[in-house]
Amino acid sequence: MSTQPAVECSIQRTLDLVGDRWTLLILRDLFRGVRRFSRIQEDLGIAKNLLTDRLGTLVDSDIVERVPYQDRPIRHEYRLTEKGRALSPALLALMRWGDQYVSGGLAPTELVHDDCGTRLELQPWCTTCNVPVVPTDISSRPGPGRHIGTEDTRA
Amino acid sequence: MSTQPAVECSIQRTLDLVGDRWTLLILRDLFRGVRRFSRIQEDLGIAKNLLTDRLGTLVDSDIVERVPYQDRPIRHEYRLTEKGRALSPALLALMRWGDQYVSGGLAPTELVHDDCGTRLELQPWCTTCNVPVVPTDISSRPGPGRHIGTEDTRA
DNA sequence: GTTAGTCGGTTGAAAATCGCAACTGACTCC
DNA sequence: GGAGTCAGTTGCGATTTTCAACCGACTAAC
Repeated sequence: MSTQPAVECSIQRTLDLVGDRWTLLILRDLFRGVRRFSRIQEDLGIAKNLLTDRLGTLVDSDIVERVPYQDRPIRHEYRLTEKGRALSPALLALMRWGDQYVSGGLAPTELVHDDCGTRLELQPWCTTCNVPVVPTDISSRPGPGRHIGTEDTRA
Repeated sequence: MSTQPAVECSIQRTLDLVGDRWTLLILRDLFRGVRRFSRIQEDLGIAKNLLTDRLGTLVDSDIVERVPYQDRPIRHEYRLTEKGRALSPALLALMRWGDQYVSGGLAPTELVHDDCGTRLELQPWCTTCNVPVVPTDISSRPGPGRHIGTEDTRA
């Protein structure tokens, strides 16, 4: 029955859920407040059957919930759950990378801190040392969720 | 000639480059030090023709470079460029999300700060206030790279 | 009370992409 | 000279995606 090798990597497990060509863009729209089927569909230019399928998967995965916004006729919109909202660092990281390396440093959209208006950065942060951490100061080790054997663990 | 609507979102621009089912996993392997064609291929189980194609795209995009590691016969390995290494926050964010929401809090692999061994977190950080920022304290605004019109900008 | 329009889909067929297996070329090692 | 490794390429069937048409429930216009 279970000849399936366990996936021992959270990146892969994550991408299995949201790593296709459309899903992260759908989530981006939901973050931006575009929550209705037809709005998402026209905004992304995704085929309707695919949007149906992807939203269904997201709902099944508890990343998105389908909530009615009117009766007669009953219509639903899609909202991020807490699990879905927790993807915001990932989307922010992808966005900041695109700002820097694809948009040539000119961000099409900036995300700012409400309190002070400063544009947000996203960095690995050491909660013990209370400092930002650059890739060369990172090592990996097996965690409680099962380990991966690698030769070189430096990021 | 140019009926193409300009893509006004760095997330989309980023996903156009690395947002298919395999590319981020290939990059993860490169971060882990798996740099050779056959190693990546057997590690991921990706078809060879696809791996050839994806690595070619990554090299064209200057995210990865192809460097010889021996002559006779000449063989190359693939290494992240600075642009590629800059994707580490994105991969880390996806990994941490998977740890928390897919792996049930049990990280298969932990990334730790070399200096102190603390597991790394990834958070939006306000460089002015010097505090971490949660999604509800984030707003968006049009940046110099062209704006997006939205109804609701709250993350 | 028919007609048109909106929203959130479903269905079916064509087109694009993917996965698999076989093959290749340059070399090494025995 | 034969087997093996590595980094691919090629061809083909299987899967996915795209595109267009259609549908049901309802509203609003005439």
